[in-house]
Amino acid sequence: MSVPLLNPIAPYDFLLSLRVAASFSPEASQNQTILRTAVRLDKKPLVMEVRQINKRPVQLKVSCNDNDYIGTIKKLAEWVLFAELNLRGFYRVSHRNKKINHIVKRLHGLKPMRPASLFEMAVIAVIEQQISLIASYRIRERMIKRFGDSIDGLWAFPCVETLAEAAVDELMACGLSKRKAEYIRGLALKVCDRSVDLNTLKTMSDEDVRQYMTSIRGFGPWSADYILIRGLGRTDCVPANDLALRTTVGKYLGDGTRLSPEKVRKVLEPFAPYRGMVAFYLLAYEKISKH
DNA sequence: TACCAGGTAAAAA
DNA sequence: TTTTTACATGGT
Repeated sequence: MSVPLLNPIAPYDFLLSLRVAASFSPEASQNQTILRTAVRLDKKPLVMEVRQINKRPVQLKVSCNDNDYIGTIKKLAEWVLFAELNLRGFYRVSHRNKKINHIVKRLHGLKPMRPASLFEMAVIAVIEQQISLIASYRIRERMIKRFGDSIDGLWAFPCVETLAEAAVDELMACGLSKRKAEYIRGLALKVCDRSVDLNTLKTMSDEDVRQYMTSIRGFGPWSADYILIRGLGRTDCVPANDLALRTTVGKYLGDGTRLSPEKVRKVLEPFAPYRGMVAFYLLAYEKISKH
């Protein structure tokens, strides 16, 4: 019997991390104190819950509506919350820079949350290409409600098989362009026939992940780095051509205007190997300080 | 109404 | 080989 207790590596602020994750979504359900989400194991939709039972050191308790899965759910929660990340290396690097030192201190203990599966992450990347985040969330929501599974008031992201079998027209009905509908269906088909295995990304180098992902139709350089930082938590990766990032990095580390991708790379250079973490903290600060 | 928003592949030059 | 274009939705 597995003990459903989770001890993330300190420093860690669970509530702040939840709040930042929520701030990136339009629902903006603030003041959330527990993580409650639908996930999929063995294709079966389950409810995963994580709550804090101790502060200093932070200790979390994981629960699931089906106790048979509690061991796997705990591992999944560790992945989603990025429990194994040690922020101290990043803080040593960011401490040296006056421009962002105060921002990083304000967000002390913040870790990025990752989607539960890399397939979901890859689909999110496609949906978010080019259009505004708000529009992309509406599309994702329609897709989940059309192809996903409802459980206990929550929605589990669709099965790979379901999206592989979906007609391009049905996907377009969610608001996707024809191209994007083809990208998503194409990826799902490749995952189904095993010509693509997204789980192998976890053991690849950053550069190998870029090569692998950009060989798949619909995934360019932006998507590859977006998946690296947001889906895999590779702390040094940055989609330097990302529009929001170019604006935000320009605001806090540049001259206030939107920077070119080359300039973004140059400005972030001193923060290696935590360039992606700097980008994440700046975007998080930008979102949070609006409220 | 037109344009922009966390890009990409394919057509045209 | 390099440059231009089409694309879907939602906010301003």
